[in-house]
Amino acid sequence: MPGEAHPLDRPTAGAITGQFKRNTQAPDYLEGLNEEQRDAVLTIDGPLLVLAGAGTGKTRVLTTRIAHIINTNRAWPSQILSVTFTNKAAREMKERIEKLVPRLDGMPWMGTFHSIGARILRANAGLVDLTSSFTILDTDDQIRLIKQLLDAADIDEKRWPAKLFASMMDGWKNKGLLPKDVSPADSGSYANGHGSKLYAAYQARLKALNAADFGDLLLECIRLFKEHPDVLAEYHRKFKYMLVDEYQDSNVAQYLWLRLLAQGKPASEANICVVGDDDQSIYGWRGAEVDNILRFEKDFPGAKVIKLERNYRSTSNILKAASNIIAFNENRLGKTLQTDVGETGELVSVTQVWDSEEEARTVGEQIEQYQRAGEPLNSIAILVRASFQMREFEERFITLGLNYRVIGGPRFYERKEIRDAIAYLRLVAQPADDLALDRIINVPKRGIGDSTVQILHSAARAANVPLLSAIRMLVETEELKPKQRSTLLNLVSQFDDWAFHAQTMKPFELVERILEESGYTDTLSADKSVESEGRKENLKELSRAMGDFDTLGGFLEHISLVMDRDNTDAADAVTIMTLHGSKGLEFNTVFLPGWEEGTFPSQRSMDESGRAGLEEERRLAYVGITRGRKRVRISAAQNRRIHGLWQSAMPSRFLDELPADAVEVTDTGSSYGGYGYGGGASSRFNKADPFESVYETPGWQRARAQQATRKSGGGGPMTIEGDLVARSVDLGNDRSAFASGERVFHLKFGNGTVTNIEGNKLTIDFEKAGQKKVIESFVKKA
DNA sequence: TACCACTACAACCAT
DNA sequence: TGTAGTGGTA
Repeated sequence: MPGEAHPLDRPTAGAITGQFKRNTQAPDYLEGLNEEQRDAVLTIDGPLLVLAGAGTGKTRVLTTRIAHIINTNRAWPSQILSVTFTNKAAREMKERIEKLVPRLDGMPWMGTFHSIGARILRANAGLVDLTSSFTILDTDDQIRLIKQLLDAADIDEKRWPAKLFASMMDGWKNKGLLPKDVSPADSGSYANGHGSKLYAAYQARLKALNAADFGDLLLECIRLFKEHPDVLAEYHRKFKYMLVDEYQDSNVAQYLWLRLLAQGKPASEANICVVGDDDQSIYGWRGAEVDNILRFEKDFPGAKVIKLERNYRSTSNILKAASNIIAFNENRLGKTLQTDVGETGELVSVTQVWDSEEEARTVGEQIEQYQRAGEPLNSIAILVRASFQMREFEERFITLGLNYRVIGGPRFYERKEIRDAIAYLRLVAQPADDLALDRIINVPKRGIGDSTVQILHSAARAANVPLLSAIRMLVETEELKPKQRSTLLNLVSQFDDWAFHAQTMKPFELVERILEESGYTDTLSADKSVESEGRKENLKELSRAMGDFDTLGGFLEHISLVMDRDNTDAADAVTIMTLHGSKGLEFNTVFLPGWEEGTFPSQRSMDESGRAGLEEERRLAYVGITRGRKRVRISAAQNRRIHGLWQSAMPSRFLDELPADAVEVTDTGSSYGGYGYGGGASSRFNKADPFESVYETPGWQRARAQQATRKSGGGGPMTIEGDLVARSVDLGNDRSAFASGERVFHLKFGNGTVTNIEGNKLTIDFEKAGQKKVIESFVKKA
């Protein structure tokens, strides 16, 4: 990662060579740990809470602790469960442990809550109505599925956006709520009270698709544990030690999941170690509960609490600035960072500029200065609050010819061509994956339009079978026009072919074959647009990435869980990223632009979450400042273009919260006056309630919500079940609901008489359309 | 069925 | 300002 250095790499933190000498009294890996760190490593038994401030070496503590457990023979690696917040963090920890433990006998269970949840679910899939090859749906699939449900339930998607429901449901799942647990009030806030019904219908569809979404990876695990105590007990026996990183960002579902796993022993003896920093909790909007960390001592009575407060990263001026700001928050456990770098360093600079263009220009000039002074661009980062702020910097850097890299943005796997390719693979692995088929049935274009897809869908629903099976049935009949019929027939046999080859081919060979045979590559080649070349490149990159996998299933699991964009660009470049994305990283020089009211703190955050939202924004400021090792440069623009409109802005209240003696204020000369920060007469916010002044401004979000409520009045009862839960039609055996000679009615062909019955296919003499073969579920008794 | 023009709308983004 | 989604037309 850019500019990042592991605490392990830093000489001041003590050198660890990675060699473990046997027979030494105090093992090598304990050397160079400070007193608290060492305490945290050696306190192995019983519950432990480690409050680790920014830059205090918490990852080192975690890895050393795991190494220590293994080296002292307290547990096999496989008996250790270590939960991280991102897959990247898991990977880094693995690498470090491999260095610390020379002859590692297996690996601990390391991964995110979700990846571990998936692993447990696959092992016990049968108990939660899935098979072990279930698909993991991403947000895009979810929206697609919800849209289908809304359509079936006759809910106007314009009034009740699918996205809104997706995020509500996400919220419920984050809270550990099953459809039956959703309160009427919560349920009522969507589609006139049909929220929980839709949720239930959605879950039913997931089972039918043999799929789980991200929330389910935890929620279904919890259900599994609750409904099958014997299974839970197995895991109790298995996991002797549990470690959790970034505990401040865990949500309720994750908390419940952990608690169940920790229940093998009385709470006061649980071998669970959680590490976190309440001041760095910045994912409240995603359901994280700071409460989890605040109440750990209650949950696990007698828990030992260790605070890591010695910071090995930043100069004292930077720490002073960060500490001063975070002290304005009320809801915190309270830690004070002490620098161990031993340098006062440069003052934190605050620059006010006329507008965002000038801001980009100024930052660009400063970076060029640092560059001339020999500073590598890799050690410089620009941390913005929202991604729309990035573009101006990019444009400026292009003009200057300054190398930069943007972290975030559309991730690799989210690109259209990658998702298309994956949809093909998913369908090969899992023929019941209707969402995948939906995606690629007409990609590349093969003349299967909406109307045809509609027919296929209703056939599938009526027969209660997956889409692909419905197609198999329909191509046998005359329900479809000859052109579509032959196209689909061809498609189905292609899939049979691919499924056959999937058993022997390497995944990367398979994907290349599919792209070739489906015509995807040809279509891209025919496309003369600028992007198509890049798309081809991406697909090549995909097959390259697949080279690491031996089985299709293994690859699909990886792709659905691992969404890091590994920008392993070796090139020297400035990093541009969001504050959220910067957590856990560090840079010599950090630029923090856009410190204006409304942008940072963000208006939306305050509108939605009030004072708690403001405190979270403040923690974000704290995270941003503490990323800097040597230099932090904050700026505020007086004018900013938001969605194409120029708006004037007030300097952020956070500027008033910086300590005067650690900060220098500079002015580019093009702005009007100063903003008089630092307890001066014009200090606007920290006199009265720091919150009130801005809170009353209604955000667009609230206005829209009100509008929606007003519009939604009335509206009769909805019939959700009727359409969602398909009628079960007897397909397997030859007992048909119809008899030869019976009069029937078909929506498209009209009235007719049954002349022959073959399984679920009927041959009918239609009065107007003549003799046709159709599927039973398409006709009614006349 | 496919393409183009027009409109609406806009966080943080891991799993 | 930029993109994504919708509706009308060839």
